[in-house]
Amino acid sequence: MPKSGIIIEALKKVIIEKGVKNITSEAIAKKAGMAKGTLYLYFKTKEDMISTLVESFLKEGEELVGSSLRTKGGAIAKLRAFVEADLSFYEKNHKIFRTLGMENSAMGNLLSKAKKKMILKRYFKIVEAIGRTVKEGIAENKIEKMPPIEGAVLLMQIIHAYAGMRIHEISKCSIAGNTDKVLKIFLNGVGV
Amino acid sequence: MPKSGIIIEALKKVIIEKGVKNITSEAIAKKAGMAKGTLYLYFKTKEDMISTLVESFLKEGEELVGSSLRTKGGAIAKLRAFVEADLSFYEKNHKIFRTLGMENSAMGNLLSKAKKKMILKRYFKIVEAIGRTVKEGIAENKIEKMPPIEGAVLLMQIIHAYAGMRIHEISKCSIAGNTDKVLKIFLNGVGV
Amino acid sequence: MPKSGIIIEALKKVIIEKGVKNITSEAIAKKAGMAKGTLYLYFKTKEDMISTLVESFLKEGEELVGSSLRTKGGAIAKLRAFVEADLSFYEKNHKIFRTLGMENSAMGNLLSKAKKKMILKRYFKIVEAIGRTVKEGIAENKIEKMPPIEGAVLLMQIIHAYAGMRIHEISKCSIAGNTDKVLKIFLNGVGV
Amino acid sequence: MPKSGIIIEALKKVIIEKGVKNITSEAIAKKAGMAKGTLYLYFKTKEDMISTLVESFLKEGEELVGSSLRTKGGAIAKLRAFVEADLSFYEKNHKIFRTLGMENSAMGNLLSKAKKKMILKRYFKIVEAIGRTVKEGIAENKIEKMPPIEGAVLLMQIIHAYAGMRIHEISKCSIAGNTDKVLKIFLNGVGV
DNA sequence: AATGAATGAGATTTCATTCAT
DNA sequence: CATGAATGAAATCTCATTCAT
Repeated sequence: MPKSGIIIEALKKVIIEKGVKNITSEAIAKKAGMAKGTLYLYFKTKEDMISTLVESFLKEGEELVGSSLRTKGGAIAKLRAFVEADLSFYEKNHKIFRTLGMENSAMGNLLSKAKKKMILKRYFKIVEAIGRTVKEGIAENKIEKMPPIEGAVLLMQIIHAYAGMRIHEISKCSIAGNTDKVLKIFLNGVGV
Repeated sequence: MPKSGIIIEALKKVIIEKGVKNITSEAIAKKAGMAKGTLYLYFKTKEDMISTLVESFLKEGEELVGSSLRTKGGAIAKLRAFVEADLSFYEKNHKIFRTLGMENSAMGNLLSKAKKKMILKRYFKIVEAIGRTVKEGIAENKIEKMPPIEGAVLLMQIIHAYAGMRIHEISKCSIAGNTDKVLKIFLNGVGV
Repeated sequence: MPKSGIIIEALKKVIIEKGVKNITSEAIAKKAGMAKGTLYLYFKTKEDMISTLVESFLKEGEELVGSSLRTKGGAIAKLRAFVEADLSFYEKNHKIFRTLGMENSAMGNLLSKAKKKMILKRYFKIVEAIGRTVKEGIAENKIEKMPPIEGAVLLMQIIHAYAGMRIHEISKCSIAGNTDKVLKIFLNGVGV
Repeated sequence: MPKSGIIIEALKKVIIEKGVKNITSEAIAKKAGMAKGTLYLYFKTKEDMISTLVESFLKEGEELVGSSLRTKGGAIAKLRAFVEADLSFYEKNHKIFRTLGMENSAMGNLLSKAKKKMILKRYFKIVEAIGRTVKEGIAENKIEKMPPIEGAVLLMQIIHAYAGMRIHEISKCSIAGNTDKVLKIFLNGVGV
């Protein structure tokens, strides 16, 4: 792993173990097993490290969405693939999300207003991509007529609900098993 | 308004205008129109101020849930009252939630780990209260058989979806009008 | 008791109970049962209060020395009277001296350099008065030839030794009973 | 000299030149020729610096007592060695003791109550060591029957008397020349 | 006279960042 | 490349003193 990767991993561990309030360059360096000064060979500022971490999540999200939506089949199949991938994503990162909260805004709080805005914009691109698939679903008459963005946000929040339960250990069952449940709820709700 | 209230209002304004990263006692004092030292007549530490703010939101949430669930009628009527009240709550505080994020954990990030834990516990009490009403709904055969907490978390996330869209100005329509939409989605989903 | 006296008594109690490091106007006012502002009707500054306390001790010392040395009889009788009075003085104030240390310099540390110098000068006057009686003792051939100041300082330190033991509870016997012992040691030492 | 040593020396100079009331981290840093922040690389708090200074004096005292009492010969020879060493100790540090006062309690006043208590305990160990030699002197029939601690405290105060006179410049003669005088007074007093 | 809330200067302490080695 | 001691700006917090009531 390159040094910069080691540093970002160390940053994650610091967030998980010490909480957001205690991110110091000292702690990161210690966890990364290198000197404080070394951090600054790979990153311009501490915000730069955090920003890189946030962007790595964003990138993973973007890829995850991109490949999910390239799934063969109709809109529902694509959305199903996205749900599965996203749940896995949260599963993989549950430790850090338990500390940070699941919304990207929680991470944005670590950054300057300008950076936060840029991240929100990028995050919104992801939502829009899901939205386009929702639109397909509407065209396919699988999803009722609604603003596609609305459907996208809704689906993502239902995912968050199930990811969050796992993350906060309300639910014990593996996340994988929830894919169909999430999709069913998205489409049919919980009413009898 | 008591001085402590003025300080908390100033803290809110600082969060909204300067972002979480720029909360300083200097900024709070300036916004509150008093000297830095005065803050410490009313709060022991800066964390104490933030903690008071978070707890005021929690308290409002608790009351909102409490009174909603005392609504006459069946479980669905109660949940409807809760959805309406919760959407209004976010509407009222949309400025600060835009900065802070909607999840309570986002606010906890401003505090020490110990304080955050306490807040999470209190937040979970709220979820449990909703859960009990979901349970009633299941008994009334209005909601399908499921772990009640799961239903509660799900409903809250659907609310977040719509509150968040308003807050981040994705949707322009008033939050009030979304109550029935949220409930309908909770019960019937968005499938055709 | 006049307000100023109440304040000085409160100051003593604060020193005894909280130690020198924790003398705050808040603590003094609380202990005196009055508002902080009231302190400043009777004293110009906090240093003024401390200075008054130190000077009250000095005054008591001066009076004690003055009246002792007016005792009828020879130099030894006068010094005996002084030893007795001084031991009683420490007995009476043992609580505060336990905190402050016995030397006047310990109290001087609470004050500005200028004030401290003035106090030292005044303290030295007391030493000189004892010194004059020592000189008489030398003239009476009761004390060996030596610089009188030296004898005075020596006697005072022997008194401190016995006062200190009582104060720090090394010795349990009353201070009164030590008068003759102090004088005997001053004159004859502890050798066999 | 290590940085921590430089800081302690700077602290001493500040005490000597500015007095106890004016010990600030700013002054210490300036005198030490380093930035304020650097102090905190070597000491956790300002109290920690002061505590280290006090303890360095205690350590010197302990060593001085230890090596004195290992002198060959009877109890009197040992006590003589102690007197000589102790007088030299005060001679060496007379500048700071002039400001601080000679008693260890005067230094304790700069510290929290808890720390002061620990220091007093350690100081008392020194007194006890002298006390044991006094006991030997009693056994050797060189010192009259008395509680050994009493003898120890007495001797130390007689030393203080002579050290103090030098320190406060009452006496001009070197401290070294006072060893025998102190011992003689301890054993025989000043009576004719 | 008495109050005590408010002040604000100043003290302590932290920590991101730099730079000589 | 790597270090980590040093920096110093900035943050938190304290408290003697004032002053409107």
